[in-house]
Formats: sequence, C-alpha cells, structure tokens
Amino acid sequence: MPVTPTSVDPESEPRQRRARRKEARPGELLDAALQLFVEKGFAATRVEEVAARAGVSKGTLFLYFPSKEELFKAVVRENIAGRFTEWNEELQQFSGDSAELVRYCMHSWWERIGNSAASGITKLVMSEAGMFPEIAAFYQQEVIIPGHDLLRRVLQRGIDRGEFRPLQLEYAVYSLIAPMIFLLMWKHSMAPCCPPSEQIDPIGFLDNQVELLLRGMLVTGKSV
Amino acid sequence: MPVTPTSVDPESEPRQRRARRKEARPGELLDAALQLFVEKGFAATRVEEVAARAGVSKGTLFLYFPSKEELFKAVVRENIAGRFTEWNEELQQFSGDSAELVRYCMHSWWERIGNSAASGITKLVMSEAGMFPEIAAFYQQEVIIPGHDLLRRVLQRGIDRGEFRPLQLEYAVYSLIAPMIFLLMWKHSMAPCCPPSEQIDPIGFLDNQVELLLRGMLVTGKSV
DNA sequence: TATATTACTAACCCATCGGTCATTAGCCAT
DNA sequence: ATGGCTAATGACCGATGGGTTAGTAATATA
Repeated sequence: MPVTPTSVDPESEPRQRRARRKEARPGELLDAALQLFVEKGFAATRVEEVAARAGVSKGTLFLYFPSKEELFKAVVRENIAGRFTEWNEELQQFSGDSAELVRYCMHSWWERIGNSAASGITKLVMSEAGMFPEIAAFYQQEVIIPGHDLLRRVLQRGIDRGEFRPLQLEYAVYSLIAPMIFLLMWKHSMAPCCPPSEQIDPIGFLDNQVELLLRGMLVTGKSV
Repeated sequence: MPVTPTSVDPESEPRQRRARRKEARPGELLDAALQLFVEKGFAATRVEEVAARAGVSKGTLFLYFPSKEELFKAVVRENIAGRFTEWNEELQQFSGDSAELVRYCMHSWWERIGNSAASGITKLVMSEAGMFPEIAAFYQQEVIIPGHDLLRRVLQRGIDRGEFRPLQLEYAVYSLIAPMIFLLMWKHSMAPCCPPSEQIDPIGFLDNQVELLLRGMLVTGKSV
C-alpha cells in the first residue's frame, strides 16, 4: 500500500506538501498512532507508518515526540481523560431503583467505552502491560481503581436501600467488570477472525449477563 | 545475564557442550519458548534467547523449527492438546446436581488451565491475535468452540433436569467464560504491577461469581 | 582405529526500523 | 522584495535480530 496520507483532517483541502501547522500536528499524530497501535500492537507498528497516516514525515514525528515509547505513553494518556468525576455525579443523582442503576451503568459503559476507540486502548494496555509496567500501573491508578470505586458505590447503594443482599462487595464489583473486559478482548482479538456462527451480540450479552447477576444479587423474592 | 543454559532437563548431569540429543531438543525448545513468550510476548522474545534457555545455539533451533512464527504455532499446538474429549467424558459421568457440576467445571478449569502455563498461552493468543489471524482462528477451532460446547452441554443438562430456568444458552455460556477470560487477562497483565490492595483472590472470585450466577440460573425457590 | 554420518555450533549476512541531522521551504515582519 | 526564523523533510546511520551456512565434533559402523 502506498503511503498516501489517509487524511486525518476533516476538511479535505488539498493540503500543500510542506504546510507548517505546529498546533495541529500532535493531535493528528496521536490519532494516527492510536489507530495503528490498536490495529497492529505496539511492536508491529512502525513510526514511519504513523507519520505517513498523519500526513507527515518520520522526522516530523520525532520533532513532537522524543521516542516511539513516549508516543505510546502519550496516546494512552490522551485517551483516558478523567471522565469519572462527571460520571460519578451522574450516578449520584440517579433516582430509580438500584437494579435499574446497574443496567444503566453497563449500558453507558458500552456506549461510551466499549463501543468506542477507548476500548482499543484498554485492550492495548492489557496486551502490552508486560512490556510497559509503568503504563499498566498508570492505567490501574487512573482507570481501574476509579471504575472499581464507582461500581462499588453503586452496589453499596443497592445494599443500603435493602434492594441487594449483603454482597461480598470486592468480588461483586469484579463480577460486573469481568463481562466488560471479556467483551472488549473478544471484540479486539477473536471477533475479527471469527465465523458468523460464533459472533456475540454485545448488547444482548451484556443485558443477559446483567439480568443473571441481578437475579443473584437482589434480595430473595424481589422480582426483576 | 550470561547464557548459561538454565537447564530445562530434570537430571542436572553436567551436560557436555555439544551433546547430540535429537529426541529431547524439540520438547526443551518448546518449553523454553513457552516460558519466554508468556513472559515477554512474541515480538519481544528473541529466538537466540529461547535457544540459550534450552541450552542450545540459535542455529540448532532453526534445525527443528523453520521460523520463529512456526515455533510460536508449535508452542500453541503443544500446549492445548485436546484435553476436551477426556474432559467431556468426565463431565458426562457426573452424577451430582447441575449446580455442583458447574462449580466443578470452574474449579477444574482453574486447576488445569487458569493456574497453569496454558493460561499464558490464551493471554498470548488474545494479545497477538491481530498479528496472527491464522493462530486466532486455529485457537477458535481447537479451544474456544470445544470449551463453549462443553459448557453448553452442562447448562443444557441443568435445564433438562429442571434445575435451571430456561436460559438464553448462548449468552449463559459466555457468562461462564467471561470470568475465566477476565481472570486470565488480569493475572497476566494487571496483577504483576498492582498494589496488594487491589489483588484478586482467583478462587474466591470464581466461587463468588459462580454462586451469583447460579442464583440467577436456578429455578426460583431452589436454594443453593 | 579409520571412515561416514549428522547433530550441533558460531560466525556471518542483510533487511528492517528507531532515531538523527544537514538542508529546504513556508511564513512573517520590516 | 527580502532576510531571518523555524517547521518540515528525507537521506542517512547504527543496532538489532531473524535466518543461513561452512565447518566441527559426537556417534555409528566396521
């Protein structure tokens, strides 16, 4: 494949060859890098390819990022803006019953993370964690723990309101996280080379899983 | 680190430098490769390192495996020998109730796969699937589908015996697979660089998850 | 002990790719 | 216009590492 810039920019003005656009470069490079890292993994992605996809030469990339590794870190940082505070408030205001809240959590996770490029980041981090312990730790701090806490608060609410049985909170939280991680890995690794017979409908699975878990969590007698 | 052979062989006879051991080589190379691939991933593992760990020179490795990629495939094949037929029979003979059978399944999975080197293979395959669609497809055929079918049969048994509610079988199967995949990814990516506070006790989690799911699957009124 | 066979080795080759730098060209102030 | 500044380039470098092969030493056979 020739290295025609896949034109990350929205306005497809026939850009001149050596335009000077200091402001726009980093973002375009990060976008291109995100795509390629998710597609091919860290090791198999060539910096020159990233540069080409951003419509720029390899030298220019190193003008903005000191190394491939730093580029990778920047990609990860860029794509996990702390959406958790906003999300937390949203859940704080929720007034329905806790089963409904859990359903809502899972759905909004799918919409905002699972079904977006952010899911690629998570897959990427888990795949390359061995090579980048620093990033894994960072991700742990910035994503896993906040997400974990958020879900624990949701479950605690259910218990406090007498809707859920007293649960082993730590484990129950992971019971909600597990299907997300599973879906995410599936989507990015098995699904692409998978016969149609074995495809998973993500929303169907998520709904089903949540109902199953809710039945297990709700106080006995309480119908769904 | 010097390249002293880490002596894969059990009997630590002070092996001479150029011993001829045609029979033992492939196995030792595969063992070394498994370890290193799991530790460092495919790309980051150097064939010379594999050879060294097997106590042999790089040239010898290429005498037994035509390329690094074929070595990788051989490792995958070697470590997922069709244990499924044996496993299937074992479950066919099970005489207890189906909840107990599900518990037994999860536990034996943990013992035989999750807590063994085989789990590293699965993690590896999922991580590198993008680079090796052929292997991903192979794994799909040889592992995922048989495992899937095995679990479906278990759940079907529960429904047939009136123990489980009529379930959405396809989804319910993945509800059992999800925690396994989750544990596996966690163990091989996040756990190593994770504060003690966030460690997961695998068996505790698995048990808890199973009980939660069983509560959701059992016909109403049936206690656990 | 002499000879043939072959498992094994180590030095080698070379394509790839991360990273550098001297040069070029777009932009702006005067 | 033009000269100074710097964003951008692409040819280049060096290291890395997969793969090759000419030669060596262990074994078999006689």
